[in-house]
Amino acid sequence: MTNSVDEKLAGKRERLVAAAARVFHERGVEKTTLADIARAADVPVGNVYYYFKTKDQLVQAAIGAHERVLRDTIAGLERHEAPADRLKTLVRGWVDQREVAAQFGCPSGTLAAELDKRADGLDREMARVMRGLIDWAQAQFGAMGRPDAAELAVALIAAYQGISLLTNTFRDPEMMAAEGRRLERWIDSLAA
Amino acid sequence: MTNSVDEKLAGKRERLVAAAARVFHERGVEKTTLADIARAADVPVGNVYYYFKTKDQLVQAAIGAHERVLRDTIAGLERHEAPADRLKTLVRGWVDQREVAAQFGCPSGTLAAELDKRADGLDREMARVMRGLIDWAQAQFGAMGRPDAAELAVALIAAYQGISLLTNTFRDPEMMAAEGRRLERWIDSLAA
DNA sequence: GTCTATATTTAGATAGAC
DNA sequence: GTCTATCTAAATATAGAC
Repeated sequence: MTNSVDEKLAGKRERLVAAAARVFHERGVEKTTLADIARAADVPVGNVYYYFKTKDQLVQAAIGAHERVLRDTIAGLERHEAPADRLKTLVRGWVDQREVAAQFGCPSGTLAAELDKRADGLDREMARVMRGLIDWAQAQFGAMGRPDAAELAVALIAAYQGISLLTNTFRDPEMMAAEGRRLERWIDSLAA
Repeated sequence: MTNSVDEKLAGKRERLVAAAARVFHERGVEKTTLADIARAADVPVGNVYYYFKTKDQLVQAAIGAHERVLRDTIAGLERHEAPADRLKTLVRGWVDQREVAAQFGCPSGTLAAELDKRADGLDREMARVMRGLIDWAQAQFGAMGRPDAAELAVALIAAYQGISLLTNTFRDPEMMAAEGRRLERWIDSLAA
């Protein structure tokens, strides 16, 4: 759910993808020009078209970057044995990123919201990525013995998406921290 | 939190404001052209500039429309005596709008998210409007005797914003309905 | 593979007739 | 107050030299 990809190393294609994901998050897809991405990736403007024929293809590549970050995040969480610990560690990761959320919102959520307004079918791609996280959370709640795991998983991710939006709207990272503490208590109460 | 304003009656200025609020919600601020708004309001393109000198001014007017809708919503809720009833009626209103949320997201939330990416200061205006709803919810939780009213109010509005985003991402109004039921149970559990 | 120069398109904004 | 025609700026995309 975060956005840290190396932009200085690797080939131009990789730099362009990493820069696109970052700049789309910071400035929004619509307001981002290909010149912005080229500058951020330290690649000449015209050269972008050698790697990506359209802006849509760059958006698609950025979605792929989000998917990889999410997969790595989940892999890291599974080093914990107890599902409640996994979920609470996920929440703590969100809180750790609260300054970014206050500045730009959740990388995945803001992208999903923007893609919904576009004619291309990329919003379906983004929905699939978010579905992955919800399914994983559902599996954890299920392992905790909750028959309402599906509903709880949606509620958890919704809580994160919502507090990301408010944290961003009010530019107040402490909102995310307070909600994180509340969510951790909530997860504990479900385990009991 | 909804968007129903009469666009066929009243003067051109009012029609333009109502059309702007609606089209900004449906297509997003960035993707909406002044020609889109003019067409929706049944006003010639060039004539828009007689009423609003810039697109920013139309956005500002749309924020004002959201503020009025929110104020009316709150006034309606206060016909209930018990604060828990007020909050649950608010939740039911969100669920009633679930089809709109599935298509376009929460009118206020999507606007707040988009304005954050713009250079103008209009995101601060939108934050003030959303703050109004949070403060009102906080007053209700406070009247229920909750010392953690501030935190609960943020959690409630965040839950709504988050489930709006997911309902929109997955184009699934039932997600909003399920979360609404959960939130009503949650409010009841806090009153006890 | 890389880059410059430029074509094409579109949207915000304005001038001025009515 | 209303509307048409048009200007200007900016962004996507392409052609073609190197």
